[in-house]
Amino acid sequence: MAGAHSTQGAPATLHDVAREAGVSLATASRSLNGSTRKVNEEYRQRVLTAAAKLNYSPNLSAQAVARGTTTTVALLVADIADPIFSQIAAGVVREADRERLVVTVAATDRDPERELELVRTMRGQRPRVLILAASRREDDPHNTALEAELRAYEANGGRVAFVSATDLDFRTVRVDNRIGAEALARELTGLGYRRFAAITGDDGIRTADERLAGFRAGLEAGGGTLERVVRQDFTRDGGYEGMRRLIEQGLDGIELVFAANDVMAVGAMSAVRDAGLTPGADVAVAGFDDVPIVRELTPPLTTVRTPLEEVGRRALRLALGDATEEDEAPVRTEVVLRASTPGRASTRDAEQVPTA
Amino acid sequence: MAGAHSTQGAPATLHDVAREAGVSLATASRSLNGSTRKVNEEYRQRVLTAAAKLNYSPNLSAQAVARGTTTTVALLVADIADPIFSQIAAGVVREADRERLVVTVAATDRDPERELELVRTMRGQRPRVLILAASRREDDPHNTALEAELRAYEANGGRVAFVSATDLDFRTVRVDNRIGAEALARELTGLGYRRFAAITGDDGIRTADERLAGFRAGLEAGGGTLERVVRQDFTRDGGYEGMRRLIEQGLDGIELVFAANDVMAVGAMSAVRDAGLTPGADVAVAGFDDVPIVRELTPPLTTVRTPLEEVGRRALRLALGDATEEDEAPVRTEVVLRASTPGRASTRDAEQVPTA
DNA sequence: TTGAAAGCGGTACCAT
DNA sequence: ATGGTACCGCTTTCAA
Repeated sequence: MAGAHSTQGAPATLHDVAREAGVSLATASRSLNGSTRKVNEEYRQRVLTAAAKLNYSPNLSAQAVARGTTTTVALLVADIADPIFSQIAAGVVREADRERLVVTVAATDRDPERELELVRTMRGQRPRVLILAASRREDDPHNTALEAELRAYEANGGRVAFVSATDLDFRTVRVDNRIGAEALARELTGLGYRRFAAITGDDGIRTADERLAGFRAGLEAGGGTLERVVRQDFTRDGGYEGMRRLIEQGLDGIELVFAANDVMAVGAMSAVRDAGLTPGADVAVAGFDDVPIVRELTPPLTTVRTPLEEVGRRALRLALGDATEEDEAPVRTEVVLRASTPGRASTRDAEQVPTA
Repeated sequence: MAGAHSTQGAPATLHDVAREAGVSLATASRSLNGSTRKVNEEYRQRVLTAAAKLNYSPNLSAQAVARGTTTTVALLVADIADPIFSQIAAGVVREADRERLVVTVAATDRDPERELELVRTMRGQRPRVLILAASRREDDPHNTALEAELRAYEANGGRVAFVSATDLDFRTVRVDNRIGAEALARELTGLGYRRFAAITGDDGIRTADERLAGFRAGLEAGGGTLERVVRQDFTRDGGYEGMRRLIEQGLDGIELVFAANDVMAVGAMSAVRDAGLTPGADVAVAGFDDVPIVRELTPPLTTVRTPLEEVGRRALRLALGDATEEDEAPVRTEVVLRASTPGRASTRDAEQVPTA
């Protein structure tokens, strides 16, 4: 029977509670929120009872001003509806919840200028932590301004964490992009593929670059060649357009197209079908990230699993400073071979390749 | 050359700005944030200059305490990573951004108890708006407590908006679930389908119930029969399990399975394939919502388009109270016929059906 | 118009 | 341990 009694007009304040309990403001505060308990148990009970009766809930804003610190985590993503970012966000929210922190989200729509603007706006919240998960370009003209902004924020006691690598020197959740892509390429050459193309993000997007570099290295080791590289937006439509162009120019011997992330890969597969070809049969496709949906495609997509929720959780831990050693290490990725890259039995060296 | 000068240790306060500009606190406040401008232009400029120089950014928490009102929108979803909710969230965030409001998110994980808990927690933020987008059950035991909580919140000046219908009487963004499902059923019978099954959410989930009821009505009108109904979680795995059971029991003449949302439909299609059958050919499948990914499936999924981002935007407008007449009307849905429900030419009354 | 000062809801120091 | 009180950063009334 906890009465929702504060139906008056304004929520009960600590003052109300103190009065109701017949104790001082200070005691009420200590009973309710004070860290080290040094309150007479009887008083304490009276305060708790009064608080319950009045349906008291401490005003976070007021606590924030008084304490000089908030319980807010500010999260910046490129696009909330994008499965990659929504998974990361889910991880951040889950971890924040454990730490009793509140998460605020904003979307940059992949516009660096907007990102900078948003970071500036977010300062008003005085968030304890600022997580930047919108994939960024290394050579963006706004970078210096962004860095200045973030440094100032840190100087004021804020903690910054990036989700994918940048050239900016802040705490960063690193993903084994290079290693994962290299492993993928090795597996693919092991399956008998030799001639490749890649659809990737703009030059300068670190994630894309790392994945491409890793893929290249793996091909080299495995005897494959990367015959063409198309750069597009890091989106479904970018992937579609990239594949469309590849096909338009003539696939012409290319056996497999690697898209630098799954969202692009989805678009790429769609373009293959729209061209009247069959993904997997006419041209193999591989992606990166293993977002849940790609298992459901036909054929299911070969990709490199990235534990995106874990990435989100880590970003928060890292920013908070209570990262374990494990948290500091790059996030491991894992190749997942599926039917979009069937084995090419016909190729000469299609021998068994250990999946290790 | 806007100097990020506040590299001291704490962000510049309005006090600092006032001193720097050689004016009073009040004047500084009025110049920077005051609504009606009644400040001498010269002073005003001095304040603005000082603010820029000190890289001043008003402390939102402090403003909230002083004003007695925040600029926060609290959003509750079932699961941020779920494409349905992430799209709604994207809409809320976008609209909030327009209104210069900050969005905080939390996930209920579909647990009504947790939802109640979260609502209570959120009170601490004193959000101006609380949007509940986690699909709820009508008969949940926590409902009365939730309602009490929300009423109290409203009594304190808060605005509540629900995203899908409940029996709770609050502002609600209504979706044409019934009409959409009915239209879908009509189209499907028009295509020659006669024998149906449905996979839906638990009885009591309004969205699921409305869609099922609409579908039933449409079948009746079109001469189809709903031979079986399976109830499962409103998730991908729920859809999978539902279809698995249907197949296990023997499809046995059922031509088309309607899943009450696309996420379930995705799971259902997967189960069809895992059973060695071909969706669309052996059994047709239809969903609801038209999340972006279902176009990409093989076969592409027939569904009922729901403008989810718009739903999110509306929820905020509705809560804010600046909803237009259009905003008050139910959100229109639209049948999208795709290859997962091919026309059945063989059926006797497979005549032309106007798509109107 | 401007500035002094009284709050807003809390926290935390300092005597008692 | 408890209560009085200064103070957090900002808004807003009230006089001047």
